[in-house]
Amino acid sequence: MSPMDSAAARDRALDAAEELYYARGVSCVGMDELRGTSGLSLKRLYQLFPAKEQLVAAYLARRDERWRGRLAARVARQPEARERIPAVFDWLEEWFGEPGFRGCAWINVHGELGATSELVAEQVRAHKEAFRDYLDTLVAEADLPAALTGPLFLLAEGAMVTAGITGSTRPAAEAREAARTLVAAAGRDGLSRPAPTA
Amino acid sequence: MSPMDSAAARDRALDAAEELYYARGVSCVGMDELRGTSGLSLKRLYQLFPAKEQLVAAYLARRDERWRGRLAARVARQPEARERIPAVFDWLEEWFGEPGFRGCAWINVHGELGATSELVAEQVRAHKEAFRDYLDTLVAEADLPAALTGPLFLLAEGAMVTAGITGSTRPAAEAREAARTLVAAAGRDGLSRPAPTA
DNA sequence: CCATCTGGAGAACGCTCGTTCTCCCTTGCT
DNA sequence: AGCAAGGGAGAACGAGCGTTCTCCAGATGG
Repeated sequence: MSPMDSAAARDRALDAAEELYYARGVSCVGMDELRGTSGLSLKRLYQLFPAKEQLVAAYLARRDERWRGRLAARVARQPEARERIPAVFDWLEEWFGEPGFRGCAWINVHGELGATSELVAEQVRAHKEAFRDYLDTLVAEADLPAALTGPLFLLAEGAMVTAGITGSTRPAAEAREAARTLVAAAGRDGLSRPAPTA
Repeated sequence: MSPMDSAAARDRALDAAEELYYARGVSCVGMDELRGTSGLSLKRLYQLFPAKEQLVAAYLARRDERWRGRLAARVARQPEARERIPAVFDWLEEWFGEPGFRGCAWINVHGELGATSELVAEQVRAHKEAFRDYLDTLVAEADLPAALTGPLFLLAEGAMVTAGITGSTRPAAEAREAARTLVAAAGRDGLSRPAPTA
């Protein structure tokens, strides 16, 4: 049990937290169940995270890193800059179809704890801002007007929340088509056009 | 007192539920606090609603009626059929700016209880479906293709969730502009055009 | 080989919750 | 006037929460 194991214990704790909190909501999962799933003792859990709120925040932070990493990796497979924007919605569609998908973890946790825990609310705002910034770089790389970022972000958020409520992957396809239309309309204005298309 | 008071008591209970549940989340508000705010005794509360879950469902049902009523009233002030779609986002913007706005009650409660209470999850799905159906009638009245409903719905949902997280009214304006673009693009196709515009 | 310490298992604590029960006062009927 | 009925106030109850404490097995250093 060298200090190296402390990192492994942290991972186990966060694995259990992610599995249980995402599936059933934070307040439905007690520390006892977390102890059982992680295999860690309550004492160890509390020396890693001094309170449940911090464990929730750490779970959200690690999930944020992984979520944006998976998205970026999937989108980066698309060489054409302007095609990377629809690729965002392709990835959303794959995500919505995964077994156990229950909507956006940050939207859900904001509904649950946003009014109660400022620490959690801040994690949610940070995650959404990072996602929006990422979309913004895609828009810039495609030489499209920056005003496109907002609408694309709203389409993605709407798709996440709707897929979470209805359990369908269809919102991703609808959002992708709408995004294509908006991109085409923005490209049609003389505002910021890349090299001529045809 | 007389049976008439039973309806008044119900209203008081739902008023208190709406005020407290929306502002702070359902699980943060106990029945004791509800008793204090409503002025009703615990006994009366429990004979009106046999369990907290039913009170939550009733609160959501009454709010659904009022919310859609306010939206429809605001939109109906717009005589031009095609202008009624942006009017939806005008109303969202007004709503987002109201004091005490904390996002969409149904999205929030879905994050909080959607995984736990099937009764609540069903209320959320019914509300969102009713909103989508309403948008669909606006699209039909404007002689626009039915495929426009999905994207408009996603823009509205994205605006609600983003306004709830960031506390800004800006998402409504972004969504309205995007909606205008989508409406224009749909009208440009020969699919279903009303009388020529110019 | 013994003293010391670390961490595991889980009991215990204090609190809050949803729900029910007790007690008392009012009220309306005969 | 007297009496059943019902509602108000709030205590009580059992369960579950987050957090802490107790106790003990086993490793470690001299």
